[in-house]
Amino acid sequence: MPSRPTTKIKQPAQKRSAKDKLLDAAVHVVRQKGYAGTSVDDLCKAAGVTKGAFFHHFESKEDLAVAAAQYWNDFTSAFFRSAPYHAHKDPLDRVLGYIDFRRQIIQGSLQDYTCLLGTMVQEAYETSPRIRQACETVISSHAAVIANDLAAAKKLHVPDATWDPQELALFTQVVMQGGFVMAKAKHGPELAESSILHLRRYIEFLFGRNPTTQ
Amino acid sequence: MPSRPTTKIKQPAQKRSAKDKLLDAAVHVVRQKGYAGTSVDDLCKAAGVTKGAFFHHFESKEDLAVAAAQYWNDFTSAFFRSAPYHAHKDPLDRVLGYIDFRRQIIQGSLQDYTCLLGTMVQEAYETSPRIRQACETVISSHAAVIANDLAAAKKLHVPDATWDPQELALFTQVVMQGGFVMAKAKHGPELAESSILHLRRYIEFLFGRNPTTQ
DNA sequence: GACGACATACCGACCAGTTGGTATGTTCGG
DNA sequence: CCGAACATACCAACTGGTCGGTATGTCGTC
Repeated sequence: MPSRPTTKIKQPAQKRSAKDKLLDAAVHVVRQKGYAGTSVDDLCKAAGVTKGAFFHHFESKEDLAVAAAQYWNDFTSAFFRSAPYHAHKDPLDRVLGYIDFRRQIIQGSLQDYTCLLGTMVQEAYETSPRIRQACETVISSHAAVIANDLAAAKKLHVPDATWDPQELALFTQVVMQGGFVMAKAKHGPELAESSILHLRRYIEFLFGRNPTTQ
Repeated sequence: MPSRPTTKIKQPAQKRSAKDKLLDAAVHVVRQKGYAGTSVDDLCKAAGVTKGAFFHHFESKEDLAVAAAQYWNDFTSAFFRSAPYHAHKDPLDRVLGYIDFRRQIIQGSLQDYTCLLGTMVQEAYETSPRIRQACETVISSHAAVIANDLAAAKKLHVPDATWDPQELALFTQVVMQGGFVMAKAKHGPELAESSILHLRRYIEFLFGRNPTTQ
């Protein structure tokens, strides 16, 4: 939970601004009802602000979506950065730790653990280039972090393997996003969890580990 | 492309009904603009029919979505049933053939190769139980076909393995759906294709094959 | 008293769905 | 074989409500 990146310092002990409340509302409501299915009025109501406040801070609904993608990036970046798996010295353990962590945080209701970016880009990829671009950028930058550890792990353990660390990092995101879609279809997280376990086993295979077939 | 299941025979050389034209339009337009982002007027315009025709055949927009899921099932079932990979005698070859086939048919524009069900369920899982249910049913029945071959292949090649064929079949769909989401984010099919290759390699691993790391 | 941060009230466009109608069968008694 | 009764398939115009967005007012702070 990053405090808002205020350019101007100040606001001592001030309550959350309408802007932050709207971004929070977007993160939750859009994941529940979809982007097009969420009206500006819905967001204002969820945030407890008026429409005037909305258009004071955002030029348009699309503008909010782009800002929400950035907001999502700030939040999740800080969240993953603070996760315990970073303590591992072996980069492969960090990668596997990340995957285990992703599996563990699948809890609560669907609108809480699914990905805002996957939801938005699925709807807006063709109708809003700005939203598509924002989602791609955030997803790719998240994947790049994993790609770093994967590249280091590859260099350390299987330097001669032919697979590409960046591509494999993106594949992990494919499995996550697909897990979310299927979790929505099944209305439960079980399939997403088992899919992440399959992903884990695959990566262990790629590193020559013989996975414990629990 | 199943001809419409007319209860009454007749209609010799009759042109496509408004109903079929609307279902076709739904399959294409919804994949492009999303479910909530597609208006009834959009569909009527794309189908070249009037709104009266729409509500003559469908009780509501939601009703059309449910029918479109079934229509999608009829179409894709026939499509995959006619695919060449069924000729293989070894069920594992059929599974790998299916995966290769899925990779090959990723062509053209995104709205042509992505999955209608994944698009709809992502938006409607919370707001429309009927649509969610329809999508789940169709996806699961498709996965069940793959699960059959996977179960046979497991029995034949690795009877003592601990993984579950049905779960693995669903995992293949997770990768497909995730590939589509990421393809939309990247605005191109490359990542979906490479992800399907990763999936292929994983399954080869599970069957003890040493995949050619092409 | 100026300005940023909101609130209130409102607009035209568009939305899903309805209505009342027509054109074209289909059925079946006589 | 005919024609009244009914059914199906569709159309054009319309309705009430919701949409994204705007114009203007108010209030607290520097």
